[in-house]
Amino acid sequence: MAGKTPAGSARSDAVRNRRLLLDAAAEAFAEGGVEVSIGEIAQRAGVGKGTVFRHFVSKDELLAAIMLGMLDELIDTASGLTTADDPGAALKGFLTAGVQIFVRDRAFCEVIGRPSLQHAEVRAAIDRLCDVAEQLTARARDRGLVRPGITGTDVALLMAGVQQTAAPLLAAEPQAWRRYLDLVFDGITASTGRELPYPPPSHLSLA
Amino acid sequence: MAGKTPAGSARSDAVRNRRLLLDAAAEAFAEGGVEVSIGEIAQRAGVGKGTVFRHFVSKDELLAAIMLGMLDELIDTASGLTTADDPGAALKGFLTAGVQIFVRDRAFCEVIGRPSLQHAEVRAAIDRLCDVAEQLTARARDRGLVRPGITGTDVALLMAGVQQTAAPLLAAEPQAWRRYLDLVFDGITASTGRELPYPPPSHLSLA
DNA sequence: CGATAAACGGACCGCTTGGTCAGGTTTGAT
DNA sequence: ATCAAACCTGACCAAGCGGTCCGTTTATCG
Repeated sequence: MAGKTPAGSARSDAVRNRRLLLDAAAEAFAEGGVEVSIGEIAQRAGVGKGTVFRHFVSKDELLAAIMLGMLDELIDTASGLTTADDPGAALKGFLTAGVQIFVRDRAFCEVIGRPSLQHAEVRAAIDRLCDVAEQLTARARDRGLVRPGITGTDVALLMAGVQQTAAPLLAAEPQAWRRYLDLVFDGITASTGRELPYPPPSHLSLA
Repeated sequence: MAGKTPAGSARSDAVRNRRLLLDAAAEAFAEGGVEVSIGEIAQRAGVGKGTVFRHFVSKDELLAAIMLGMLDELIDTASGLTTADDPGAALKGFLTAGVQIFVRDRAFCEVIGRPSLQHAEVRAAIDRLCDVAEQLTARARDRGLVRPGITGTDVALLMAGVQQTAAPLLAAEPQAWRRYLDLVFDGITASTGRELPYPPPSHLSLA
């Protein structure tokens, strides 16, 4: 998918370097956002710059590979929660897990927030995430735990919002996102009779 | 402050170009974020690249001048609202005005979201904004219109959050931010008895 | 209408970036 | 031990960046 070499059918040093590269890139992107240079990633991995391009045809492809991994992880977590006993707690657990990813990873924020940066596979993964988010949301909605009209896409989008709210505080108050997560969750679960004035986004308009 | 020439005591073509430059830069930064090149700004303004640096000692200074202008505008709007009849509507009006700025201006989002990008004067303006936000919030809080514990800084931070929530939809649904603004506002005004689990940010930790 | 100082333009500089490539090194099957 | 194929490296390239500089244009004033 994202790399050049199909799978394990490669030389041992190649698979080792690929791992080092993915780990180093994940860390670098998380700290510095999408703008970290290939040179820095190579250095962190302890390999030459050329090696990066042997494993990933371009910087975008490397970035996509890492974003995809994180999205898939979150999707797995969410899938596991779809059968939890308490749908409300499950939904909140999902939100918490998602926000934590955003908080830890600058590149993730940037990629999700700007559709123009998104690789096709990343877009597909986001769709999958919205799907499972909708499952979680629907279960909670059916029991009256979230107000009517809230969709899975809403929930997914709000993760990024919570992160951004706390972003300016990140250095001074690394846990401040918890405050805003609760506040937003209260907004989702509020029983104000009132409808939200603007309709929910259609599931596909993310692309 | 932000420019080199103090005020109107300059040649007519200079003041005209300064205006053109500020307008072009505001537009360019709004559309493209802080990374738009000086070259493009100069081109939009119809002047040479050298002229940019005659008026602004560096790109950062130009950016700061524009951010400062927008912040001051918002602060003025907020000040006007502090004496409005309905404190709840005033607070919501403030939030709306703020979010609209964020939605329209990519550079504004980027600068506010990352303290490391902030010029000293911009930081000071943000402090002023938090102050007036606190006035608005306090008035609403005193009448029980917002839940206890919500501060002006919370409100200011949430603007960026609402914008980010709607950001992926911006192209397809330019007004989607209204949905999330209402949702967040419901979170602010919810009467859940419950305390938020994480304390409010101290006013200064923004810096 | 000169004259002069201010302002302008754009070639230019040093630096960084994503990406390439020739040539040396490792691996692993034989 | 041998050797070809796979792999790695870092010098290299073109493009784009912020910022400088100086020959030229232009506003202003006596």
